[in-house]
Amino acid sequence: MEFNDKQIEILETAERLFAAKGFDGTSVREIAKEANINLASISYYFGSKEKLMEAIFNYRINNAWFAVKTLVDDHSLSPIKKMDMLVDSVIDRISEKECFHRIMVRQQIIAKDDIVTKLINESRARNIEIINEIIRDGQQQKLFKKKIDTPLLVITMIGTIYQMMNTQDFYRQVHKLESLDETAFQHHIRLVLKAHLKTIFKTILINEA
Amino acid sequence: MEFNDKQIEILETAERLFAAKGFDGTSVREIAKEANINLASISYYFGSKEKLMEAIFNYRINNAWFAVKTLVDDHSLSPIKKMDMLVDSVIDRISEKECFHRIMVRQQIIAKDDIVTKLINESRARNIEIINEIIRDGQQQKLFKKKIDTPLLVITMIGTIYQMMNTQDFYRQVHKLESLDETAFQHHIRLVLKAHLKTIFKTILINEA
DNA sequence: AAATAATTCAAACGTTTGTTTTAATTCAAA
DNA sequence: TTTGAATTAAAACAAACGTTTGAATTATTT
Repeated sequence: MEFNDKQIEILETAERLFAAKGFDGTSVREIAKEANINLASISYYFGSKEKLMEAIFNYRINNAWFAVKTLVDDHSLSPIKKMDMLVDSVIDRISEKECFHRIMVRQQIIAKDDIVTKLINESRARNIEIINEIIRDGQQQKLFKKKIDTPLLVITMIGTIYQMMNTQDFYRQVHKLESLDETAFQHHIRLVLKAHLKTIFKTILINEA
Repeated sequence: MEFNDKQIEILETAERLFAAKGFDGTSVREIAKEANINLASISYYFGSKEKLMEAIFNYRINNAWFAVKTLVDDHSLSPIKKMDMLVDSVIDRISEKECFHRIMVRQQIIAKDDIVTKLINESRARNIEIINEIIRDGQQQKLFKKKIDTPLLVITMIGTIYQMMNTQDFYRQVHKLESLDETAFQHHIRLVLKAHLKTIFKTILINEA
């Protein structure tokens, strides 16, 4: 799946608009205007609005867990350290590609049997497998508990990150952090999330119930 | 805010369709057809599609945390028990009104300054206040830790529940639970979620880091 | 330089959109 | 039973939608 500069411009503009206004709430005319390209170019390059959405997923979903995979193969790291680094990595990755993840959440709520859902599920299955490798390792070293529901663990991790993403304005307001500039606040919630999820992970993986 | 039978029929049909296909993905003609009412009735009763959405939120958001409030005032319960019951209550409530919560998640991702977002934030503020009461009580009784980020705790609770709601098909598949019928599976994930979140809550509230 | 392919563009296509209009009908109070 | 308001129904509205067309332009190949 190779995209030229113009296609990438369209993809990233569409991604931004889909994230902000939803797929059905964004018109192809709006995308064309915002990307400074002609209306027909979208059909020309991608075939349709639907296929443009699929292209966004192909563009983003592939090298998503590349860094995590290399993590697993590093035998100098303890499973506990690996899980900590996993948390850091996932939070940073989602923060970087916030627009895309907003689209993914919306898509997951609606779609059931389309191509995009299939892509998401394939990616999810791969991620679970990678994390399971770390956990199995930790169990063999008697560091982790025997019974661990990996998908549930991932659900709490991703769910917490997404929920923070969607309600960060409220979180900021409650904690009276309006004085912080946007960058500082984003940095702050990343740190908070990382510490929070690492604590939760240790409970689930190590401590007794 | 009083609605007659016909209005409620429209509201609940619209809720179901908005949850399944999104606000922009659902046409007023579709709602009218599905609810067996005339197209013009929607404008007649609610003014516009936008106001229909607002009506759904007014219809659902009010008595949402009614049960939880009575929980707080019951002085025969320990704060720990109260938090356990809170988890049960929230999971049951969201499960019951799944369609509405799907709409809410989608709305949160997009909306920034509209009436619906204001309604959601007001509700959230009230909920945080109620939970804070329980937690303060637990802290005074030296049962809970001193520093607790209540909004963050709620974010993990709600985020985990929502993420399970959105990815339950995948969860079912990974755990090979396709043989269970829908009701049994729904019951199962509720139990799993309840135990899971109670464990997490105890870590955050009681245990040392 | 000529020919061929790839891309850009404005205009138009037929649908569908949310909403309004206007007339018919139902219903309750006088 | 008459009167007036509330409700229902079908038709019409302009605007916006995704997509296609065919000519103009640019780029690549021969």
